[in-house]
Amino acid sequence: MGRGKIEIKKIENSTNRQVTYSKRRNGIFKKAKELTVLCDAKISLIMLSSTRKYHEYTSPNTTTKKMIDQYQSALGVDIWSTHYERTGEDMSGLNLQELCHLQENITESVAEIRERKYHVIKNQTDTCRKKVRNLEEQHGNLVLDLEAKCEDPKYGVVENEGHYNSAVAFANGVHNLYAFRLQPLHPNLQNEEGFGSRDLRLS
Amino acid sequence: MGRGKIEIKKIENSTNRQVTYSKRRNGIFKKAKELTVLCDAKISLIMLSSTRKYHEYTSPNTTTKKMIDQYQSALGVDIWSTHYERTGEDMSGLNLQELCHLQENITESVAEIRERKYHVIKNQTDTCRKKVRNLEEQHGNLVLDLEAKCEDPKYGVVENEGHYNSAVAFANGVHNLYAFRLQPLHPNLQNEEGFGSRDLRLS
DNA sequence: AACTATTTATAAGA
DNA sequence: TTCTTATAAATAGTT
Repeated sequence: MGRGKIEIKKIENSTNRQVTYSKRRNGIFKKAKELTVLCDAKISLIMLSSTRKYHEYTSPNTTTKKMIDQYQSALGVDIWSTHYERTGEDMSGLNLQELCHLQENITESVAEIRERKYHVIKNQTDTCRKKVRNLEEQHGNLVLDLEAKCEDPKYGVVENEGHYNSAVAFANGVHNLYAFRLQPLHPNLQNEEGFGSRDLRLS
Repeated sequence: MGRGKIEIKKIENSTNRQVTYSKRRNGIFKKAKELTVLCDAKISLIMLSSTRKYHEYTSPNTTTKKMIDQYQSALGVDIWSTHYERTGEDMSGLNLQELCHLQENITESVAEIRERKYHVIKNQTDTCRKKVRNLEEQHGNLVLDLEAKCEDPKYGVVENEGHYNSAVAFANGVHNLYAFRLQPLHPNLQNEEGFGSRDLRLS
């Protein structure tokens, strides 16, 4: 399907190969998505190009893991073994050598899982640290803003009244400052009049 | 690509759906095989039909397990987690979910600030209430004193005036109270003397 | 990245 | 089902 018919064999020209890979990969992904919708199918598709780029598609409402688990239990196949061996209900038939191999495999698997787990945890920890640092910075800025508002002379902070006034300024300032993004729980605070109603609400 | 164009939505007729699934499944497998050869790619493809039939294709010289392991280590992705989260070092690479979490964190911080703010205001309000109560008591005593004076023959004042006076005092007090709330710009408040100003300051 | 002449896939009919 | 065939879709080679 193109200007000319091509033979199905490896494209030797590297550029052409990459271009064709990109086009056909998109084609397959599109077809996989269509089949998912048209026929209510589940698809797991992982692709690795000759340039070591990975691309993946998994149907909605499932994961590659789920599909593999279901596939295995449905077919009695263990895709994790080098060759697809039927895993027996009858462990009793395993000889010593097979048991040793099985134990080896399981031990290796556990080690791999542990390593992957630590890798993921380390990355997540680093990310969290950065988030916290960022948040602290933002929080600091918020506090500075608030203090600036509190100290603003137009709020008339004076000696004994200082506490009350600054509290009001604090309230109004913060409210106004962040209303646009926080959708506050007290939307009409600034419009209400009178000491009584505010007093009630705050109690 | 057929006698007519079809909409990409679930085929309700079960027979048609199965026929289409079969045809298109073969089409995708064919394309996967072609891509494997043409572009020297590796593909792992697992399909599950709505009738619970499994079909699989894996490129030669690899297995689904190998591909998944390589995919995970290459992308730092753990497909065994419920969602595939990229665990990044770089905040600029934050995905939607991470951004949502970040937003949540920030929102929480601001909520904490707001809560602290209301706490402060509540304390101030309580203090003010006590002052008001105290003032009202003093005021009441003054009124009583005044009325006592008024009733004293040597001042020669008539009954009802006592009510009038206290009503005026009350009105002024309350009025000032509200005025303060609405126009907090009284730079020299603390220097003012007299009942009204005291009332203001304490409120 | 587009374009388009062709090939290929496939929807509907037999 | 499977085969056929008109038509839609994919894409190879070109710009």
